[in-house]
Order: sequence, then structure tokens, then C-alpha cells
Amino acid sequence: MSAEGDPGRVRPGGRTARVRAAVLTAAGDLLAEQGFDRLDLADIARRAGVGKTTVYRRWGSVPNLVADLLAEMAEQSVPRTETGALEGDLQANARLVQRTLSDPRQGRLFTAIIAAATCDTRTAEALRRFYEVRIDEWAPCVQQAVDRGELLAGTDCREVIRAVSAPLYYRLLTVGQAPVEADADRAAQAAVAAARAGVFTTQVDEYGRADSG
Amino acid sequence: MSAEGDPGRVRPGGRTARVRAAVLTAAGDLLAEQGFDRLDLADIARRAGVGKTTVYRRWGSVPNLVADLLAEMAEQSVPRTETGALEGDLQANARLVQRTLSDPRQGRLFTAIIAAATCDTRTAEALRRFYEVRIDEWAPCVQQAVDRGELLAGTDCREVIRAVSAPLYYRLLTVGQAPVEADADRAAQAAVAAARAGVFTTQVDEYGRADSG
DNA sequence: GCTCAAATGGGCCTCCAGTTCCGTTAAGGG
DNA sequence: CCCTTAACGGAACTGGAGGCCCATTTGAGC
Repeated sequence: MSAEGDPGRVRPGGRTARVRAAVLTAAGDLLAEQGFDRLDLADIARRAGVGKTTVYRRWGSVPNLVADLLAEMAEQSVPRTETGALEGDLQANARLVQRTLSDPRQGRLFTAIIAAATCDTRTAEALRRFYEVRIDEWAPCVQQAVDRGELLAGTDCREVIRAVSAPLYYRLLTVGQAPVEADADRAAQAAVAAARAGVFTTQVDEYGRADSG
Repeated sequence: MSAEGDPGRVRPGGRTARVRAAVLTAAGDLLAEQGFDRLDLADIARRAGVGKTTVYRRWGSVPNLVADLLAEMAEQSVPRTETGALEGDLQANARLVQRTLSDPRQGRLFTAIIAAATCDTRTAEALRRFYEVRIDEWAPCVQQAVDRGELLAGTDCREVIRAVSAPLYYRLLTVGQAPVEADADRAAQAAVAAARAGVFTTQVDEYGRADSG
């Protein structure tokens, strides 16, 4: 394992940080433009104005580089709007995801990243963490709906958020078409309907363990 | 374009058919075992007991080969069970998808195929057709529910079926975890709840054009 | 069962992604 | 401001994926 994501770097300041930023930006651009399989680390180096050797030494492979890119992306938080009603919050979430996936650059980028994650365990782990962060950011709006009494106690808030994204990603990855706004609204409505019906409700026993019910 | 999927073959019988079958089988196995990116056409040829040149000549690239594999898979229909109730039918569908995705070979194979489809237009098109066939097979059970009066007229039957699969694929592709039976049941219930709430209902105007409502 | 071209397969070649080597640059501590 | 060495970058090297040539096999029509 000669290539590290970035953990034990001894000298992370100045030039090193500039190189990392330039390479990650170039990697994102090329990933979006050309897709996962046509990606060449030498191309990235050229685009970033950096020596080919540097890219190979620090990241070593495309999946490693993508994993690092994901770690970077996970740190950039998107502020979430709050409308005060479950429908509105989930619709806002759905439309945010939809706009991201249908944006030419971002949509292709996510597609390529997911493809990369299917090929490499470390990248898959980085992707899992990325979505965990995003879901944690939005789960509170479902929790608020529970607190307001809009949903049953014991509702799995994170699962509701996942239910909003699922149809949008499904459409992108299997049909190959980016979702449109109507898809987003339908996804949000479907999640609300299912949550209201108690589909995402788990019962908790006296030991605090959850069981689906 | 030297490589054709299989259209204009002049001599498709005997050896040619055997070679095609052997190569597609080997491709499926290696795709499931090693993933999309580590796939080498020479490996496939060796495994299939076929000349490397033949594979390169007839398919030319990994995406082309995957596209052909998908066309083959689309033709193999899985019989669908009918329980007479919407919940039961959708649960059967969800569990079928779930069992497929959590089967070691099939799950990895689908993952790899989807990755391949993100990298190549023709493969994406083949994948789209594959799911179209599968969805067409299951949509009638939703239509029957509409006919029985369980769901509103104007319900988009195919969209209901997609809603069942979406969470299962979403989980596999973004979290990297195969769905379990409880996920399948939840997906089916969520789709039913959303369908009952009229989320997948479209209104048709006097010109026959559909509008989401 | 004979003929002819489609289809296959072994061996050779080419080219470039990935690696190695080593001299150069510039963080970071004192 | 200077020294040490982590980090970078140019250039040359190499293994193997992908492509080509041509002899051989075999499907299909008669």
C-alpha cells in the first residue's frame, strides 16, 4: 500500500495542499466529462498542471483518487431549507437531489463515482460515509415531523430520507435518465405517504432494540 | 464499427452459437467475480476456451460484450406469481428483486453491469431495454388492482413497479449493501401506500396527453 | 459428401498506462 | 535566515492489453 488517501502526511501545507486541490478538481472535471473507465491519471496530472509521477505516487489508482474526492465532497455541506411541514421539507430535499443529478457536470460526476465505488471496497466505504453525512443532515426534518405528531413515534427518520432519494437515483442508474422536477415531487409525496402509513416505523422493545413492525 | 452485438451474423448456428454462449457465460462469471474494471477480454477468452482474437473481433470491448450479455438476459423471463392482491404481488416482486440482488453471483453481476452501463451509451440502452422488459412483465398485476378498484384509474402501473425496485437498488448501489428480506417487504409496502395515496396517478386530458397530478 | 466462404485461433507486433530513477524545489523547525 | 528532507517533476523504461496476419476449421447450401 504505497498510496495513502491523505492520513499520515507529514507536510500538508503550501504546495502539497495546492497540488491536492488542483488534482481533485481536475479529477472531478474529467470524471464528469469522460466517465469512470476512460479516466487516465496522466490526463488528470496534465489538467492539474502537476507531474504525472506525483499523482501516481500519492493516489496510485483511480478508485483511490475517487475515494479522496468523496472525502472532500462529504465535508462540503449544503444548507438545508426548513419549511415547517414534512411535505415541504422532503420536497426541498427531493428537488435538491434532482437538481444535482440533472446538472450536467454533477450528474455525470455522481454517476462516475458510483461506478467507481462498485469496483473498489475503499471507494464504496467512502461513498457510504458521504451519503451517511448527507442523510444525517436531513433526518432532523423528519424527526421534527414526529415531534409535531405528523408521524408515528418510532419512525426511522433516516429511512424516510433514503426513500426520497431512491427513485431519483434508481432512474438515473438503471434507465440512464436524469430525473425531472415532477419525479422529485412524486418521490417526496411517495415518501410522505409511506411514512404516514407507518411503513418506516419500527417498534422498540424494553431493551432499546428496534424491530421492524 | 467492426464489432457487432449480433445482428447481421451470416452463420449463427453450430460453433458460432457455442462460442457466443461460452463467451457470455464466462463474461458473466468473471464480471461477477472480479467486477467491471478488472475485466480483461483475454481472460474471458481463456475461461471460455476460445481464441482471444475471436472475442476481440466479435465484441471488441467490455461494454459491447456487456450489452450483448444484457440482450441475452432480457430474453430469459422469470415467471411471476400472482396472489390476487396488490400487496402480495408487489411483495413477491420485491422479494424476487431482493433475492436476486443479495445472491452473491447475481448481485455482483448486476452491480458490474450497471457500472458498465454508466460508461457506455450502447450498454446503457441495453440496460434500459432489460428493465423495460422486466417492468412490462410485472405492470399487469398493478393494472389488475386498478381493475379491481383497489387503486385509482389513471395509476401509472409501470411507475408503481419501479417504486418497488428503487429502494433495493438504491441501497445496493449507494450504501454498497445488498437488501435483506425486511427491506423488500418495506419497499413493497411503501409502494402500495404511495399508490393508494394517488401519488402515481396521472390525469389524461382530452388529447390523450398525460399530466402528473 | 463436396465446395466455399464465414468464422475461429495461434503467434507476432505495437503502443501506452503505470513504474522507476534521480535531480530539483520548497515546507517547516530551529 | 539556514538546513534538512518531504514532496514534486522530467525522462526513460517495461509489461501486457489490444490489434493484425494468415493458416485452419467448420457451418450451410447444393
